Amino acid sequence: MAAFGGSALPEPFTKIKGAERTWDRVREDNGGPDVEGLNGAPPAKVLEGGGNLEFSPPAVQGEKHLIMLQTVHLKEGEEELQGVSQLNIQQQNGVHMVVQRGASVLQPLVVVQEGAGVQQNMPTGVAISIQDGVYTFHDMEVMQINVLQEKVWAKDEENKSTDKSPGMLLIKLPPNEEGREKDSFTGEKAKISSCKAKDDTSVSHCEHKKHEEPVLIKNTDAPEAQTNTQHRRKGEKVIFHCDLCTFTSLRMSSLHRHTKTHSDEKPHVCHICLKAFRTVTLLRNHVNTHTGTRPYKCCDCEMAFVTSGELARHRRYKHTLEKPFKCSMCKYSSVEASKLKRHIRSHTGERPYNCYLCSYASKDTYKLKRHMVTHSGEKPYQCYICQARFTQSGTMKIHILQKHGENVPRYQCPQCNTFINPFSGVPVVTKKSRSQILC
DNA sequence: CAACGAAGCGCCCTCTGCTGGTAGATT
DNA sequence: AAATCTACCAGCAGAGGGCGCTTCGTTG
Repeated sequence: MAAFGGSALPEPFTKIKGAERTWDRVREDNGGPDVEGLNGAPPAKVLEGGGNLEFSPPAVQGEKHLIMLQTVHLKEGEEELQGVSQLNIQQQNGVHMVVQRGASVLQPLVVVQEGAGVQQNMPTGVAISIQDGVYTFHDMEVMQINVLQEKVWAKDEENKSTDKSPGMLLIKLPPNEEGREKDSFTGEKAKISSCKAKDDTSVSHCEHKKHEEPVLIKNTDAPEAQTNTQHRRKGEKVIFHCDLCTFTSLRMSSLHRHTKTHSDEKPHVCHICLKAFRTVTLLRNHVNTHTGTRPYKCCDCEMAFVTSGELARHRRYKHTLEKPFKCSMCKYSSVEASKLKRHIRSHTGERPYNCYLCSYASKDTYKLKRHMVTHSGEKPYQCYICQARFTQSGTMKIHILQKHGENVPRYQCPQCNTFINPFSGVPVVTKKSRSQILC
């Protein structure tokens, strides 16, 4: 990237504890046009503009960048896009492509056309591009909050967005289609692609070319939605969309079913606890939790489940060991897509779950919840032998093995023959009680 | 319309490793 | 007695496994 030339990259700071101070510096330094380099790093360039993503000088094949952006001057119907993404520059059919790093399939995110210039009528944005290895994902997110928002909204006030200066990053955002999900720049769902390159052959592999077909948008309330098939022209796809959320479907029946999720109407009532449900299937599953009925039994073990999907997943975990979700950056594979998504955060450094009391951020909800115990002082786990309390179950387990385990030196009371732990003064755990620990 | 399977979110758990405080041993 | 070393242990976070439950696309 132009901002750094051939300078050696500093050691990236990825450890939370060490980065704490770093974030403070970012907050202090965000006033200028560029973000001051941290820990001796070269400065990050704040780039502004609109249109196609362009690198000047041209991006280098294989060069990796962290890019974060936030849009301004949206056209009607366009949704704000913001976030941080880790991108990789590759060349395909002579055209530089920016692809989402970590996606199982390389999906074109934005087409890079060197020297393409500013595209008119494109939403404009502000972006920061930093060569990979200088800052972590999390650092970028912090900078986004502190730098981009101020700059973007200040620029929004000025309502001047089409000027372009050398070295800027120009970012073209996708139209109002499925690819504009808010998490597209951070999640594995990224399907953003403009596919508006001048050379159509360069994007021939774009999966979303189908979106170029004419599309009719219907909503649930529109009278014509009921009879739309009568008026559909050949080649047109009718998309039914929910008025209350972003849900869309090609089937009217799916939309009807979906709209019930917004309704409080729950006509199916459990006769045992009077809890109400929207559908008969949900009620039946619920009643099964009362009765213990688990119709789907595993043929290889004693486990049984309420739904067939749970059984299928269980069999993948325990019996077939099928792990269809494979990480493109390492050998990790998982049974569930959500596990792969969580795993990928260990590559990207993304930490979406922030503690509101300190600078800690977690990669999943459970770790944040576990972390919050450190603020409350709560010690939920108590040793059943000596009543010592612990913050985590694993810590308690180790305590029991170390303090009350079989190998701990013991002293037998001459009066009652009870074995006493000389350190804790409590009876030593027996083989039976230890098995209870391990259960 | 119901059933099924896939997908997604959430929750909880275990295992693991690092860190810092502390107490006892050693110099 | 003071300084240093060392082992121990609680605290805490990273990573991943497993399951409960709901929603949605598809099909009969």
